[in-house]
Amino acid sequence: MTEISNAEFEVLEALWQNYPASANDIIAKLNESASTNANSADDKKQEKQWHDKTVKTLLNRLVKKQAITFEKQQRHYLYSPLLEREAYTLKESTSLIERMFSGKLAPLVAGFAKKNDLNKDDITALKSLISDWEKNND
Amino acid sequence: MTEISNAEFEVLEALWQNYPASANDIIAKLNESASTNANSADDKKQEKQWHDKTVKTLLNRLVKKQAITFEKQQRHYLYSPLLEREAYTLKESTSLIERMFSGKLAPLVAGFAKKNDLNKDDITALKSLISDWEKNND
DNA sequence: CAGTTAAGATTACAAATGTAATCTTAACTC
DNA sequence: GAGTTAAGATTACATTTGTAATCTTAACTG
Repeated sequence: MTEISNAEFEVLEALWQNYPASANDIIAKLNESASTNANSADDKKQEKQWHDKTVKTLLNRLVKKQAITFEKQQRHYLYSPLLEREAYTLKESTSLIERMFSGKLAPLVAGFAKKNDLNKDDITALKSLISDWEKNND
Repeated sequence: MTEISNAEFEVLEALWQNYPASANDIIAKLNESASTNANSADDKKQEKQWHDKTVKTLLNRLVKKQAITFEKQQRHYLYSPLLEREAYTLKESTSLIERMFSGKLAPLVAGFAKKNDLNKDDITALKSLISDWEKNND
């Protein structure tokens, strides 16, 4: 139930993408994105390097917070999430919308519309969501 | 530029709602919501009581972080935000969407659609935003 | 089996955060 | 003008967080 910190979330994210996973799997996944867009001139998003000790600490904290679990496999552990990604992101989204937009979704979207220029794809996706909703709620 | 913490945000929120404001104004505003829905049987959201020392500390930190400023008025200060609410909420929204939805808005909305049952008002508001967008981008 | 590894456990430590209490001092009260 | 207030400044202190280094010990190696 405790809060999950930003750094913990990134580790959890790596785990969600592929589990069960050993600590090394997770560390590798966290550090791999760098290779994807490696030595390209525009290394604008200088990928951070995760130190294995750091990741281990975060895994430990996530276990304590009951966000993940593990099963012993000879010398090492295989970790798995206990928390569902969807549930977690919904909770966080709801919390942000609650705190800054009185619980209403539209103002958030409006802010995006106003500055962050939504693109055609976003609009298409939103329309599709709306028509689905109307199909089920009318 | 530094990050604004949750508690700091609540203080800033009170200030956005009415400024310039003295520390006491702000403290009063923070504590007033309780009175609104006071002695009603369903005090589900037990409003927290803000201690004046706490608020003063947070005001100080906000000044240091350059999120607010003040002008001396005889014995006390009159605070005002330096940060615009809209800019701040957009930044936070963008950051959350970036971190948990690969920067795409639709998945956030989809999460809401799926569990948090959007209501008719939300849908109406979204449709209106979409048609505005289409008016300007086509 | 003794020595070396390497996984996870434990400990470390500065910065940020929530939450105040104490200190200073200018301003109001008599 | 001397004493008391009260506003803001400074200090406090436990937790959480980011970021590791060190410790233990079970497992591999020769």
